[in-house]
Amino acid sequence: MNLFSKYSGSSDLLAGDLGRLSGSYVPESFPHRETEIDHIVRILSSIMRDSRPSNILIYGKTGTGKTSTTQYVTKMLSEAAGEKVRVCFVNCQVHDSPYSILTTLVNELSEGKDDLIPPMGWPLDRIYGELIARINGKGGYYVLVLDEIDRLLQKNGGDSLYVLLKVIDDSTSSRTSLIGITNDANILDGLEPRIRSRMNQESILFSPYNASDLRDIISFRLKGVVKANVVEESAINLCAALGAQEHGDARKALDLMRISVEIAMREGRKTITDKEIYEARDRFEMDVVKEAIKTLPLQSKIVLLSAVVTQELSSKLMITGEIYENYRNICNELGFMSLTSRRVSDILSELEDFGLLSATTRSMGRYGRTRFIKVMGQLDLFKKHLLEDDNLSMFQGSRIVRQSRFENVFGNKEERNLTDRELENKLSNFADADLQ
DNA sequence: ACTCCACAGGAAAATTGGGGTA
DNA sequence: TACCCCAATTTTCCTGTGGAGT
Repeated sequence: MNLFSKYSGSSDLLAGDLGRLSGSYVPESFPHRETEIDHIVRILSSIMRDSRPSNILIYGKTGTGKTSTTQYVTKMLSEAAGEKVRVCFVNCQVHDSPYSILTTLVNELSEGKDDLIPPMGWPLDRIYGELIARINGKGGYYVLVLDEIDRLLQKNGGDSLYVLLKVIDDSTSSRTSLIGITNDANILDGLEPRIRSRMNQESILFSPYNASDLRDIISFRLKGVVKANVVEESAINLCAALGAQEHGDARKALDLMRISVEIAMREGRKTITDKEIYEARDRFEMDVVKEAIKTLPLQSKIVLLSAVVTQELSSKLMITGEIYENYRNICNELGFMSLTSRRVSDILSELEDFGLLSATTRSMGRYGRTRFIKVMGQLDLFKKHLLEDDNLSMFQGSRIVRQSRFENVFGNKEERNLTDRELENKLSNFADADLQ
């Protein structure tokens, strides 16, 4: 028997392309999204009648199908209207400055390689002018889709969006429409009313899928991917239930199913049961952590490393100052420049956003007000991932200290005599109380 | 009531670094 | 080559703050 046969494409399980289960796949049909699709189509169809469609704002949590639905609809629009329409799709998570968005748009509209704008260097108004010129230069309608538009707004208070709305004004006979996609329902709150009203001409809410919606979606996507009776009914239900727990996240549910299938294939199993789904979930979570750590910028890695080794010394909650001290020690040992505490403070917040740390600010009266921090996950695993970075692999950790500040913190006689265990419990209670 | 710790986190200045033009 | 423009990143400087100690 050939060694590779069990890894080859012709598996006992597969009947089609696993890619159908991936998040970026745009299927040919969207169960439980018919009304939303119809709504978008109705708005955009005014192009067919030669008038400009309203701007659209699409709300919905992650994995509710906002992006792929929009891609699907705009693709259909392009096919139906042909040369008349040009759709530009920009992900604001990647391009979050006015500069970056404008260049991306201009380059989307470019014909050849020679009229591309370099990724840096041009003054903003020149790019802006170029964009207007290109839009006006060619006829037809333009639909600008801004995915993850909230990124844009939180970054610099709507400047970028304002610039884009100006593009719409300045394009002659107003043939440009905007579609904004966001998962934050309140993004428009802080904006100027005139921007708000123009962005909000039409808004569409993508409500979270419930478990039975998800079941339909998973079944639908599985069709043609796996052979009949390979996936147990209960496994689909479990997958749907897990996805529903995460605010109705179809992407996650599909990811779980895809990983389950991969696991089953690799292990040579014939069916996919609840067991495979649970395994997939465990692997998924591990991969997420690993990936998150691996892609961290160097300085963030050092800060995280500092947190990890500080916590290794004792499981007490850490405070910002301790982590910063040890961070400086690590920088010293490895010969890196160390950042200011102000910056490290922000990095700690970023790490918290990633879910790698948990932090709660609390005041200890006379002994200051600071964040109580702990590492969310297995220390040794974190450390292993961190040390895989060539820049950190030499780390020894000889100078790491755990200042016994908490002895000062609990300066009164009773608490000074607490054992480590008791102190830890006390601090944990503090933290838990604040973690909802 | 007042002090004062040990920071949080906002605002603005300064630095860095790509890319341009004279 | 020198110098300017621009955006992003960091530093500097700053004000704010909850509550134990006094």
